[in-house]
Amino acid sequence: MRPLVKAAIEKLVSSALAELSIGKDVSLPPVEIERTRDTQHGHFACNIAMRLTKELKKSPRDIANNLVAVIPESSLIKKIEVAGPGFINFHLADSAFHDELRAMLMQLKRYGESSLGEGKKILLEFVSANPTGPLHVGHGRHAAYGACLANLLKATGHEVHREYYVNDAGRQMNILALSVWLRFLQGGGQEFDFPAAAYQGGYIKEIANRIGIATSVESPVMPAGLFDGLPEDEKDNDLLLDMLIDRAQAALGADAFSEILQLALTDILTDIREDLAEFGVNYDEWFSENSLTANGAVDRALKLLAANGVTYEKGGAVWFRATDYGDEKDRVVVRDNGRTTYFASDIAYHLQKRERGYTDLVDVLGADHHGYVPRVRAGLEAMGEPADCLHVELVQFVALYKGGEKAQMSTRSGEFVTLRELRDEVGNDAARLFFVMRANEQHLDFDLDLAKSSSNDNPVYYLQYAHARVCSVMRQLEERGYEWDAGEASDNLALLKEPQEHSLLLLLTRYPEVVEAAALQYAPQHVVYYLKELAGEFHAYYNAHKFIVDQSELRNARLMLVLAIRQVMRNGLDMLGVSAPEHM
RNA sequence: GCGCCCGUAGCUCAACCGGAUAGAGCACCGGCCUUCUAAGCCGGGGGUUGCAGGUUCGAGUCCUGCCGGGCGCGCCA
Repeated sequence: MRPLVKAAIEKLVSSALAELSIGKDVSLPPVEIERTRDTQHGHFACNIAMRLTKELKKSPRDIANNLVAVIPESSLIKKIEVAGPGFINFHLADSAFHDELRAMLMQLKRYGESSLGEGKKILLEFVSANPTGPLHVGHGRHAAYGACLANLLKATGHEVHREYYVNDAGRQMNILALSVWLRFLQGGGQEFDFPAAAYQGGYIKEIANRIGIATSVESPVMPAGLFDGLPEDEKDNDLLLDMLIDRAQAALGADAFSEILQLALTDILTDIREDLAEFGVNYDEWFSENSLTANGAVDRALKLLAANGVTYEKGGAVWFRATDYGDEKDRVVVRDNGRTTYFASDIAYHLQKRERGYTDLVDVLGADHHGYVPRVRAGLEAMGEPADCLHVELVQFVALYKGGEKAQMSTRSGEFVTLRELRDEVGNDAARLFFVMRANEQHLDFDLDLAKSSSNDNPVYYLQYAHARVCSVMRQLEERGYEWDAGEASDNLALLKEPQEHSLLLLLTRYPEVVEAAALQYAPQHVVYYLKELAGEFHAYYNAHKFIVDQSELRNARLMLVLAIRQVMRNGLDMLGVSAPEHM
């Protein structure tokens, strides 16, 4: 149940070990108390005896029996047994469960919270999608995962700062501005083939339509020779874009080009913020990459690296000796043209996160960024930060299936399915749940047809239904002229004697442990599986027994159990960002 | 070629820092609504955890090597 009970049992075992003077001559493995899978093995089990067989040169069952003989009495515990290969099994007293049940209805929303993470200041960065187009389905998974992780960490006492790193610098911004400008020219009647390498999405045209209103660029005048002498090979797309960007800047002037860039950036970023907010995903800070250059953070980081002697010059560029810190190769931080790289900004960004006082930097990144992790860690280490302050969680791709076929998702091709489209089709609740149902490092197949089709197969309803059903029971109660009596319930919890009631009590008390495990492992899916189990047991209980019975003591006791189930369902769904409706 | 992730029932997936007899859902078959919402419940069959070794009281879980799938290896961001 609450870690407190676990800790109490741990103490009992430790004192038994001390009583037998075990641990004076041999090194003691940590005392671990675990939930049992099957209640015939009690409620909690300890494996310490088996782990001591070698050192003590005795059979595990003998060791266990010796320990059990000296374990102090406790009101929490009904029975202690030695079983199987040498487990010590603890059967808890009913009163321990009843106390916990009362705690659930006392603490309400706060049931499940703990102070596990006290003193930890976590900077959680997630999504950070380039502001070059609307969020797509893959970003939705990052958003749902990050938001849920933040909830879990906060619930376990961590201080959490949610941050979105806005990549508003670099070449991609110029490509964005170029794409918008070219669409502006086309909208003005100019005819040419839109470059395949530029951003294709329909949103580009929409932004282009606003150029005349929102910027000083009034008319779509196409400079002579705009498309002359461009490379034709697809391999040279980068070069082609760079040439077009140069010509656009020359024709418009740097200021006007920048105006278009800002217009596009602002429009897209606004769209992203709204999209996420509607999805229930909120941030404490939107951090601009540009600001790092502007306030000198990049220069400071580079100077620090140089001062630590981990940079050198080669081929006109400045390199960071990442290989000294376990990376595969050294990395360029300043190009031969004098401009700093994205990587330079990023290590400056991470250093600056540490300077802001965060003990742990958690980055949620796409799985395709895994090669990037060692060099950021290397950068932090080279600047004097501990390598283990950085935690990277990789999120695997979402594969969309439409009509049994894999749909393409690419920002440039414009064929992606947006997060907004997905939300419109399946709803926020289903999307939030689906995205965190699977471990983040697992590939996720998202079948749109299934999600769009009748919602029967959708697990979100199974969970919500359990919650709504309890609400319905309470409405019935009122209709029949009864009132729930908390005092009478509390005095009669011993009447909860059905196997399903015991099983539900046991399951309910696991909730805080599930939250802790999910937070520690950055694994929200534990909460989903737990809630499925709870909903399942509740539905079975509902079908097997009446709650609104004539006998008031039993009625109130059962309603207390059912209200606790509703509370835990609500808390769990809230943690996941899924609504808990009262009617369905 | 090197690196990271993943292989569990016909399908999609669980299994809580290594624990006792590997579990659900879907699909298939058969039951339960005059009684708190049938978006629900009850019952049934289904497995050499990709393969081969190793570590130990104990391995789906850890290590090594294969086989298969995904991704990454820019002076892009």
